[in-house]
Amino acid sequence: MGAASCEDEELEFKLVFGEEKEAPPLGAGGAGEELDSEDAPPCCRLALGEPPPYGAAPIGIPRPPPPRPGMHSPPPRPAPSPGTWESQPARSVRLGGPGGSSGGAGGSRVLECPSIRITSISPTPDPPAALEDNPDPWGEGSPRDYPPPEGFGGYREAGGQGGGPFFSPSPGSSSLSSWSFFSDASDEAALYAACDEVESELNEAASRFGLGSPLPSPRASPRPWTPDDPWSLYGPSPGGRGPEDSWLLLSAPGPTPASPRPASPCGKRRYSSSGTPSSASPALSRRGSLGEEGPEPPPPPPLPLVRDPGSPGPFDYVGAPSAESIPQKTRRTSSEQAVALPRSEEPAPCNGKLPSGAEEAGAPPGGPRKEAAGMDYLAVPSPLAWSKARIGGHSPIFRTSALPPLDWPLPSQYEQLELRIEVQPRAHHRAHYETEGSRGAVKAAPGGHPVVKLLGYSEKPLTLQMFIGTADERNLRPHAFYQVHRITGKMVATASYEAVVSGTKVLEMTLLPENNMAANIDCAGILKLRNSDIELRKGETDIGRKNTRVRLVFRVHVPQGSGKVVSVQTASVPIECSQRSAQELPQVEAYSPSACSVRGGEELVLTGSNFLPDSKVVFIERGPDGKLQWEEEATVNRLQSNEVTLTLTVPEYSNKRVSRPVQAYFYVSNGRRKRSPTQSFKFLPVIFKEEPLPDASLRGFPSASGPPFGSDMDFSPPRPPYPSYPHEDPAYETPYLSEGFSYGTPPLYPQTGPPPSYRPGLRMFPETGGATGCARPPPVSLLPRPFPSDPYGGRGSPFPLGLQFPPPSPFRPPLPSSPPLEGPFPPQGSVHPPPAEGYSEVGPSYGPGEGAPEQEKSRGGYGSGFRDSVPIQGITLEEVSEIIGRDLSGFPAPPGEEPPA
DNA sequence: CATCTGGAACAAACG
DNA sequence: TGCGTTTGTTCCAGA
Repeated sequence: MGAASCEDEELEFKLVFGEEKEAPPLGAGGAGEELDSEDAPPCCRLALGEPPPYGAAPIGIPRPPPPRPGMHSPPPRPAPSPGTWESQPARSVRLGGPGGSSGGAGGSRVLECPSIRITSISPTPDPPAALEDNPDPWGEGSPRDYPPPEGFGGYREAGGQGGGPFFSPSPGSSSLSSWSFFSDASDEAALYAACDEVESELNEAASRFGLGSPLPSPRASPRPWTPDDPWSLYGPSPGGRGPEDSWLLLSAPGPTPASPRPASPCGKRRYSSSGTPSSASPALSRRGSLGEEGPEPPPPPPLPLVRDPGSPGPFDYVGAPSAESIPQKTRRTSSEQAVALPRSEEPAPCNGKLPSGAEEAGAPPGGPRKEAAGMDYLAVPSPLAWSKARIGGHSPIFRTSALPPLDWPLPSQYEQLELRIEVQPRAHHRAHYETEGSRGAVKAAPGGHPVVKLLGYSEKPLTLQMFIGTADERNLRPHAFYQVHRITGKMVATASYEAVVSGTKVLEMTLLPENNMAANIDCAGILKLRNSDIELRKGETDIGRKNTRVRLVFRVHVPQGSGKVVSVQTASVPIECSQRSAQELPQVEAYSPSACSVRGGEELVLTGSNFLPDSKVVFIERGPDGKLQWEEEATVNRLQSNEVTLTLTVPEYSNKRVSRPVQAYFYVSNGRRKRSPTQSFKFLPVIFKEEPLPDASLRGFPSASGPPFGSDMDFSPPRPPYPSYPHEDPAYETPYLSEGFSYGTPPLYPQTGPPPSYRPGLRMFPETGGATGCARPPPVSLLPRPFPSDPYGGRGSPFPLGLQFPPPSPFRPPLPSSPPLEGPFPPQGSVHPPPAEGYSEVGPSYGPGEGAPEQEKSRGGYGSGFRDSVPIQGITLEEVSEIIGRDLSGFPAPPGEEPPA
């Protein structure tokens, strides 16, 4: 196979399917030609002609999980009404005419891939039925998640089980090995592989279907929604996700028995291999960053749409999964691509061919990718453009009939409306595997759970959606390797409903006027899907290795009358979900002061976690090009340090004659590859020296990344317009923001709310809306405790435990963990308000963080947009790449230090 | 007894 | 190719 060209591959693929499944019929014909076809996995093709999803039982097969991978949904098209957008289904494929196969539809319709082909096949007897019903699309999900109906087997490994019937060429273990074919395996191998994939997918699908209920998980709670509930929009039926479910199929393979763990498929894909960093870094992960991005769906609004107006929005939405089908992977490296294709789902492998779509597949790496298919995306924005695009985000106004896909950037604020995370989650949360029991709900740093509140609306109950999103520099989108997990139990007071949208599990909760439209998120856990399961999906381009950071993403669709809704979204600070990282990476949550004279010598107190007796604090300065220009290790006062507090003396800056404040950064290192995200720190000219104060100093310089606010968290509304956080890397700041992405917020709107950025540490209390935060965040709830693991052989940590310093009041807001986001690119943009691109917040970057060009970032304010814009724009692609690369590499590589080591 | 955790053993990837 | 390291996943055990 390898040899085979894409086309060949496809053929094979088809064959495979055909043989194994019936797919062929479907797909075959059309084999997609077009974009759609491409995108659409075989299934799609098949489906195309067919009736919409639901209905057809046939459709069934879940394609693989939805779209998530690249997930870029097609941009919504402009709705008739000005300013309003209609979202197209993510990933859905448009069927259009191409192939006869699709024919039926004639026009273009959007299908979800998922549904497509499989149906006929129904592998398992039982399952089939199930499939049909089963709405759950979760594509994403790992199969396991949802326990499939028992019968199925599942997902890939399950091997015997589920797959059995169908494809499973190789039962159980199929998986990985099969992939070998990537390398060069023989055709057979390839076939098998394909089969496996297919199988797994099918199984998944089946399983899902199998699940009678929409979701495997108990949705005990009634779904929250109000009449107006926008949600209904998504699906045909309000309640249901029905449509979605139906459409989607996610796969849920049943829990797979534990197979030996498959290696991650990727295995083959090495992440570094690409050479480019991109793949490597977790954050980026995936395809390379740039390239992909480029491809990513351009958010840009005004696309031409592909879809017919006619097509039902909701479905689209649902349909999204199909889109996923798009082989994103293909995009990866060409080499791999070829191979990859096999996936059942996609015919694509070959895709290269997509008509238009080509992007993906063959598309040159940089090219646009997948979505293309029906979309309008075609034009792939240049990298830069791309960055901007994303920044921009989409308009939050949609027609009720078509809610925005989950991967669409949305502002956190629109006019008077603002969705705010009043209490951010902890920076670490060990996600659980399907093979494990739940590890509980995500908790907040201050204790308790995250709290989300909708400001500017209190008329009636609304549904708050939550899903697990990425934390990398690219557009915020559903995370391929993590899914929200609904937690139930006596300790859980918040009713929630689990739904699947385009392959992504979404937890729905209700925002009640009586609760000030605030919700305590005590019902959301995080499920980790095996990398191998996800990576094998056809469309999946992201890699799971080291891609362990996520953000909680919240959305609300506020009815505006006239059939329109305003969709606002906000994302939490990044959350490290791996056990190891959480245990080993130092995190700086707050520090004070954030600036001092170039002469140094001042005492700097850091509060955070995972500090070790031998932790080092390194100050660095990067040039405009992102290169390290200065590096100096600070002297840590071990006697006044402990696991959660580091007291050190700020080193003297290299050039004491500077006339302007110098933006520098520092990070805590526990050794090679174990460093915190960089934090912003300014060295002030002697002239300014007077102010060395912590915050104060910053204030003077807007540009500084430091936010103006008080260190702590002031969340208070009255914030300065341009807050930024000092912490993290400036570079990252922008991107991140957790919250938000709120792009526009700041500047434009007078906001009601605090600047979006404040997020980090915040701890606001929900209701109060206020920020209680005022008080500084306690620098961390962490109390000093002995070092857990005693590095010192039992001797106990050298630090005097007791010591902590009360963090000076001026602590900087902590970033929660540091998130990594480094990206210079802001996550989302808001459309309307011009996204403030800049608004950067700080994004903490986690490890790698550093990479980002800090230069710019440093400043944060929105105001200008700065930073982002500037920086970003100013940055060359190479730089970007470089930056990204770093991330990937692991960590910040701030120059020196351990990295290499 | 089930859930939630914290730790760690194991083994695949990496480099 | 071999080897040490890193990281993902599965298990175990205690609360």
